[in-house]
Amino acid sequence: MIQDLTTEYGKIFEEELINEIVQVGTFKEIPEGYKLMDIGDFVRGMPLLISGAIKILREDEDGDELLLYYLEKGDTCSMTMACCMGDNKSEIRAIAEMDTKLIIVPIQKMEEWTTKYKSWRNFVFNSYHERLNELLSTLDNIAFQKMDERLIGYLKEKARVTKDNIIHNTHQEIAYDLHSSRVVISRLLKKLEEMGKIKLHRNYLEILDL
Amino acid sequence: MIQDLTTEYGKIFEEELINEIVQVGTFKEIPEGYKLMDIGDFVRGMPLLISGAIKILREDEDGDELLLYYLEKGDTCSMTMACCMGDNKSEIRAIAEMDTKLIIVPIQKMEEWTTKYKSWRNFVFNSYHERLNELLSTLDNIAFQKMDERLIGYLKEKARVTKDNIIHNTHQEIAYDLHSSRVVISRLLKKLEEMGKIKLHRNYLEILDL
DNA sequence: CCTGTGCAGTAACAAAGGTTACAGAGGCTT
DNA sequence: AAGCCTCTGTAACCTTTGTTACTGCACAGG
Repeated sequence: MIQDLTTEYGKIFEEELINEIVQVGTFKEIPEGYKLMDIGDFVRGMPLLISGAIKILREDEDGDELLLYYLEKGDTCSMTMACCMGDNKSEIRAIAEMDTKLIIVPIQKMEEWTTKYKSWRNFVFNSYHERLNELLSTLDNIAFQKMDERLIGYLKEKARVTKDNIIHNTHQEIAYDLHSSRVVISRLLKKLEEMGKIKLHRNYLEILDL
Repeated sequence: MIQDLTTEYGKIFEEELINEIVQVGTFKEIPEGYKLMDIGDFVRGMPLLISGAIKILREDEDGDELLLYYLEKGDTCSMTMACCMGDNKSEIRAIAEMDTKLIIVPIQKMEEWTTKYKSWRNFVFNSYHERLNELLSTLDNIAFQKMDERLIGYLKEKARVTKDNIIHNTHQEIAYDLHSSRVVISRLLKKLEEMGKIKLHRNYLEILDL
C-alpha cells in the first residue's frame, strides 16, 4: 500500500502526510462493476484513487440515469467532500468502470489535514476545481450537443479511460449512460458503422477511426 | 462599506479578517445589466456579494447561451476561485440581474487567507460545495426535464431571486437563458396563461400561481 | 397623427429523439 | 438438436422542439 501510494501521491504530498494516510487509510481492491456508493448513502470515507477508474452517475426520481464523469488515478471525489460538509448523503452513484485500487480515508481526517498540510489543502482545492470543470463540460455536452455528437464523445472518453479501443457494452448500457433509448443508440451506432468509424459486434464494438 | 460587510459577513468571519477585507477590498455598486465578467476574461479579483444578484451564464462556440445559476448575498463565485488556480481565464459570463453591491478582493489574498483564517477556509469550501450542488441541479433540469417544466422552474427561481412576481423580460430574453427559441417560449407561456398560472404583457409577465 | 421598430401571436413545416412492435441472430443450456 | 434468452436491426409512428414566415399591435419619436 505504501508503495502504491508513494508512486501516485509521493510527488504532491509531504512524507508526514503520506505516513498519516497509511496509518488511518484502508486499502481496497474493487472489481469492475462494483457499486461503491449510491444516491442517498451516507458518506463515511473519502476515496483516493491509485489505479483504475470509477464512473460517477446521476439519477432522477424516475430512475433515469446520466453519466457525469470518470474518476481516474490521482483523483478523489469532491462530491464526497461536499457531502461531508452538508447533510452528508451522497448525491451521486459511483461504480467501478474497471478493476480499481484505492485508499479510503475517514472523513474526520479531511478537516484536520486541511488545517495541517498545505499540500492536502491544495489537493482538495484542485480536486474541487477539476470536478467543477468536469461538470461544466458535461453540461456543455448535454445542453449544446446533439445525440450523435454526444455518442461520439462518449465512445472516445470511454476508450481513453479504459485504454481500450474495444467498448465492452451493449447498446442498452450505452443508452443508460447517455440517458437515451436503446433504439436511438442502435440507429446512431449503425450510422457510425456505415461511415467506417466503428465496427459493431454482439456485446461489444470496435473503434476504428473517430 | 464596513457596515455592509459586517452585516452580511460579521457572523462567519473573524474581526481580524473583516479588517483585512476592508483594507484590501474594493467596494462596488453595480447597476442592473452590467457585465462583470465575460468568457475568456482574465480573473483579477474575487467578488463577495453584499446585496443584489448576479446571473452566471455559459456559452458555447456558436454563441448559444445558457443560464447556470444566480449568485446572491453572502455568495462568492467558485468559478473565479477555480480560475485562480488554473489558467485563470473565466469559463463563464456574469451579469448583474439587479442593482448589486459587492466587494472585490484581490486573488493573491485568497491563498494567503486560506492558510491564515479557518473561517475563510470554511467559507471557500462551502462556496465550492454550493456551486457544485447548483451545477448538479442545473444539470438535472436540462437532462431530465422538458422545456415546459424548465420554463416554470426558471420563472419561479427568477421571482425568488428578484423578490418580484413580475418578470421583466421579453420572450426572446427568456429563450436565451433557457437556450431555446422565442417561438417555443411564446407557445409555452401562452399555455401557462391559458392555465391561469401567469398573465402576459408586453415586455413583462405576472406570476399568478405557479 | 403618422410611422418605424421591436414584441408577441400563430400557422405550417422540419428535424431530432423517443416509443412500440416485431423479426432474426447469436450463444447458452438441456 | 431444440429451446430459450438476450442482443441487435428495422419500420412505423408520435411528441417535442426548433425554424421560417407572416401578421398585428404597442409605443416612441418625429
